[in-house]
Amino acid sequence: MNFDLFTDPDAAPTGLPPGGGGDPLVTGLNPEQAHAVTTTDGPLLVLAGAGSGKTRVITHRIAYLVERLGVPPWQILAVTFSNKAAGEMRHRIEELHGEGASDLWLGTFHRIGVRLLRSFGKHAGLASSFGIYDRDDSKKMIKRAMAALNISDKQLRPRTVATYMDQAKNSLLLPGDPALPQTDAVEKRCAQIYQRYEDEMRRADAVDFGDLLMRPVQVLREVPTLREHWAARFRYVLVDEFQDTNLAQFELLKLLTSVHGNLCVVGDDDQSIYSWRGAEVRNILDFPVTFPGATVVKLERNYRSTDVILAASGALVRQNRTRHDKTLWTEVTGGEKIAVHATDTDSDEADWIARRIEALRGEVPLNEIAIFYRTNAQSRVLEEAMGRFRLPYVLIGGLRFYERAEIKDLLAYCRLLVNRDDTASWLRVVNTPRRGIGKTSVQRVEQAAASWQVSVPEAARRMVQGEDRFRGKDKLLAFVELIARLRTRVDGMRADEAGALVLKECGLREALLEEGSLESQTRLENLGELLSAMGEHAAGAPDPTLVGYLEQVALVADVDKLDRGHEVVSMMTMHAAKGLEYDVTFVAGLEEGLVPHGNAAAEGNTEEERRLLYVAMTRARKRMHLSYARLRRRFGQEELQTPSPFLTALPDELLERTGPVRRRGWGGVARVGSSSFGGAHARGGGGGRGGGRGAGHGAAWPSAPARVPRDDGTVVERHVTREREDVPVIQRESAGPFQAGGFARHKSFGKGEVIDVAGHGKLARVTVRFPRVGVKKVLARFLQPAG
DNA sequence: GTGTCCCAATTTTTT
DNA sequence: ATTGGGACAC
Repeated sequence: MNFDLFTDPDAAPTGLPPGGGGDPLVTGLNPEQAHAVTTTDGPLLVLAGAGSGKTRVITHRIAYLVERLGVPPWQILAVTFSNKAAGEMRHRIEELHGEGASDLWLGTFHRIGVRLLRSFGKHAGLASSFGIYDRDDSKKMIKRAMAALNISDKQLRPRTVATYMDQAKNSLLLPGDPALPQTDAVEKRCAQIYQRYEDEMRRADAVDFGDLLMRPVQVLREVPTLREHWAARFRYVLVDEFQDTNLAQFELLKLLTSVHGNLCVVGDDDQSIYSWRGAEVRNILDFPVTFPGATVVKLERNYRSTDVILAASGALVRQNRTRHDKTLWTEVTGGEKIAVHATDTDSDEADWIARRIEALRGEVPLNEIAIFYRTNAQSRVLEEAMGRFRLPYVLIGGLRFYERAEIKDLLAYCRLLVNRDDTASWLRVVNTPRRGIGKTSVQRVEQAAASWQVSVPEAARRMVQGEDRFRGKDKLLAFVELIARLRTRVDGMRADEAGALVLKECGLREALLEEGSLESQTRLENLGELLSAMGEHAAGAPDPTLVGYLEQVALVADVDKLDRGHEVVSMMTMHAAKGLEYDVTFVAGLEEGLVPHGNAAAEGNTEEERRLLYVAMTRARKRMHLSYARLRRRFGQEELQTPSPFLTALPDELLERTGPVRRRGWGGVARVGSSSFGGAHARGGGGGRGGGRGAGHGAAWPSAPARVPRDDGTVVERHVTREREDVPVIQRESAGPFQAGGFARHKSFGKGEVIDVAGHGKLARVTVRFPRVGVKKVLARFLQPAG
């Protein structure tokens, strides 16, 4: 592999005339990029292919506005897709501009929405302390609304309602709007629940993600003075990833540019992958129609990838019917072929990936390697393989830190302190930890809230103040007073101090300490981590209080935390990969039903799935690996898979196909330790094919792997790869230090008998019977082998 | 009011 | 395969 062949994507492109007469902000850009940077006034559409330097264009444009045209930064609004992208952009602007860009409004649509609502939310019926509800909170409120309307969550799934409301809000439809879809019984009921939900949210002084876009639009439409004020303020508006904006976002942009009309949007219709979130590709396709006289600039030169990667991904996306025709080109030639590897099982696939990464070690820094997949559930096997090979990795998405129960508990206390009407948080913590306020008491409070038409916390306050006597009043009173007391003490405190105080006073820590189990110990550690995260935030944020921190938590996605500074492999979904680039990438699970995903295909979204794979493929600079397995575990069941039909679009001469090979003379259908393949092979597609590799086009399965026992008891696997070396298969459970029937020692539980072992290595879960505490499942890393 | 057991959903993607 | 929520018993 010769990596020196390729140009640094951030270096100035070579062989092009300088675009702007010696201006350092423009020289080094190609003519199209320079045109996009210097065309500052009026509507501008930049159609920027993958890797064509669009971030460069946006950052240079902002610097150009500030330095050459003397535009004060506070008159510029730049919208990005993720907070991470915003952070990177701010950093790059600072590099260009030399000084802080703190006055610049730069952030995601949702963050801009929060900022606007903090300023004029009262026009939408919100106090400035309003809370932001995530999916979980929102779902809880939906359930409550459904319960109030006597709709069982069995006849209508809350998730369906959530999707309905999401779409409504993305399309700027308020409850009661005649344009709301109400064609069938389900939709009618959803519309009804929507109304009720909004009432409840208003009482709780809370907004959901959809509200962060819809409410500002609503206010700006209804209050002309505000609209004029804000539109006059923003003289220049820039938007990245415009192909993934929805109606509400576009409307917000139109309102904010209604005075100056200087709207610059950058995007690529081939990378539109969020239609399920309401994204309208039409926004970008019709831009010249919506804004007659708009300047259109096309960036088709790719600075990121090799010719091979570009040709393969281009061949794929060209199969889509609805797209602007464009062809990316590069001066880079001689790129390596794309590795396409087939395996028998998903864990074999994961092993292959880990082994490849192991082989690349030293040659490529680990933080220049990424693994992409379609669904978060796929990360599990990959993680296990990375663990077996002791490869450090960072997982983006999946099980999030902030979704752990104890974290949500403490945050719920904090949110309740900031927003005294926060119904969802109140319900979460009222009996956490147990303080004797059970179902009946809570129901009584909820009923009171409904009849008084106030938030649940407010109802509780009134009830304990009133003269009425009822069972459990003392306990409820104690809780109400606890919250009131904490609220006054926390006022004005730094987020971490406040968090520590709450943890100490609310009883969570006591309860966990008392429990004394391994699990409670881990939970306490997690809470400690939360406090230090709060401290970090308080140290660097403009608003170091709880309000600022809670806003951060609500709006920051997992990908935002990706830190490329450390030498670790990145693992994420293809969606999360948008906007990132790596020297070497792996795309795993290229199987029908996964890529394209079965649900998406059923909804007729095959083209978007193709774009998604296109996005994943165009992340690679130098070398790409595609892989698929014949057998994959889903819901704990092994299922037969067929290679992704998308693979057939890739020209064979750009690929190098490998797969496990049958070893001659190894008992017919060679396999070790797996009996699951019996009839699978024939049905898999490559049935009659003999040994050798799965050559040919598209969906061909290679034969079973050759796994050969060696004298030392390990097993080697023989692959037809270029290395041609025997690689040890990693130890199975039985070879680990813990075996059923053996003994293990735990720090606090003492010595116990091992009953069962599941998983491998440090991730293994060992079931142990301890003499005093009984049977526990414990992670292997907490155990020592014991005689 | 609390604890335990069983079953259902989960795994399409996320600000 | 795992998890959370609801039904039921105490």
